Amino acid sequence: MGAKKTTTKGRPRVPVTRDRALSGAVALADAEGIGSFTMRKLAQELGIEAMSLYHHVANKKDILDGMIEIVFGEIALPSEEADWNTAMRGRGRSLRAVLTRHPWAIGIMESRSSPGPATLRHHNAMVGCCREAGFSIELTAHAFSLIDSYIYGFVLQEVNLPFDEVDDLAEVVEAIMPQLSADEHPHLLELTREVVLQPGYAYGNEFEYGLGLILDGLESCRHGAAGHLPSWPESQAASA
Amino acid sequence: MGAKKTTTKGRPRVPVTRDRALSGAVALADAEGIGSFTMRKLAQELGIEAMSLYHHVANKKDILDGMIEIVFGEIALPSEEADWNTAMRGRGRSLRAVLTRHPWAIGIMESRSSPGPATLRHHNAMVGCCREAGFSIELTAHAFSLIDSYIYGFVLQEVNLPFDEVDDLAEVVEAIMPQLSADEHPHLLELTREVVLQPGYAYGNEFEYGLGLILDGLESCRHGAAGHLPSWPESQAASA
DNA sequence: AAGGCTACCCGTACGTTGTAAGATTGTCAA
DNA sequence: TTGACAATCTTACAACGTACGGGTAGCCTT
Repeated sequence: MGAKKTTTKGRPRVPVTRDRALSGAVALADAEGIGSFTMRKLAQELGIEAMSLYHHVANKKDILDGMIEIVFGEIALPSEEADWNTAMRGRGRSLRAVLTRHPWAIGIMESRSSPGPATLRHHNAMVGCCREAGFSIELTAHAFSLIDSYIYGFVLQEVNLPFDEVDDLAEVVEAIMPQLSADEHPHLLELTREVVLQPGYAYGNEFEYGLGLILDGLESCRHGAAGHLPSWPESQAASA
Repeated sequence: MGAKKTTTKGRPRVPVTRDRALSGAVALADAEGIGSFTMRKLAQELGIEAMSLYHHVANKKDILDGMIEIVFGEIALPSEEADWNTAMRGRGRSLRAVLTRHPWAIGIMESRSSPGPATLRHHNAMVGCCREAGFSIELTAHAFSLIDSYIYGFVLQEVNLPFDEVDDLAEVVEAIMPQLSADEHPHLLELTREVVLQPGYAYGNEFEYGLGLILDGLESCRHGAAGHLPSWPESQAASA
């Protein structure tokens, strides 16, 4: 238990590299949540003191950047053999799986500075897959934005659901139900009864539906159909 | 400048309510970013000491919950007069505008506990709009998930772009370009040259394209076309 | 072998954070 | 006046990121 120094007595070797620090940070965030990833805890995990970390990384933000790079490196690139739809579906599932495995990843993207090599490689492969499937460059831009927006947003909602398992669902619903008056929220009650509480329902299963609809829509734009809208319709401001 | 106590000397009135604390928190986060919203700064803004806040709110998480409620209250409900497509497009634009106005909102949704009345009202209106337009209850669930996933994800990406103005775009691109070798990232270079650097390009304009495609796709499912996939296709696990 | 360079690593310290605990005040009812 | 009660302040603590100033071990040069 208390053996702190003894673990490193014989070998101060494996002297902690930047890479070991980054993958340690990922492991720590996976296990304990991003909230309890601190410089001190990470250092302890690596068998050194907090300040020693600063010889391998610039600061905490630097570590967060590196973690995002690791995440992007885990995403399967779109297959080059398969047809566009299959390749995109595969990459989409992979992206969702990776973001679900590292639920903290979406939350720290707001703090990233500039994309690293893994990110660039991934983006390049996405664009290439569309171009080689015959998408125009404008439609490729549309597709990239649309697909990834959907996946990020889906995982964002999925990860933040107040329950983790199908088992918890019922009790969470029961905790919210009291606030749902039949007068004020008839539609929400119907949705809860007829869909959410049906046996076998899991929010995660919605993913495939949306992904399929988006991919089909994009593909039908590739053939002839000119696209839904001009690329940048100058005067189309949104207002609340 | 230094007049701290004098501002409240005559009147300790307007004695700080929970509501005033919450809207103060929203204003502070809007102005300074969620990172510099602290209990002490908020208290100072309200003319009291940090600990006095705890007589009106349970803790910081409670404040964050309340802030999300305020955000949901700002979203325009789907119009009941317009047709489904128009109503949904209007609400979608409003949601995007609200999330853009409060860029911190998406980031703190991971810490919300349970939905408040404004959130429930909003969700009920969304479901109702679909049902009354003739959507089946299953398709309504699909639509709700799909639309909001897209919008959340789009704003998430939009807000986290490393530049704020069209002016900054060029210099940011130039900062990243050196890492882009023509050998390794040909497609990314093409996209940058042919789309991103074109005059008048702004990422925000991609929003309408995706929203339009999704709404059209959903609407075509309502008529006959049975939907893209069974609702919960039991064995369709994603793997990285 | 001797000296020194460099790559690591540690200890201490400061300012900031959320918040627990208790003392103090302002206001109104009896 | 007296008491009660709610709003506020004061003090304090543990945990955080990290600046600063050392230590020490291994390898290179001479």
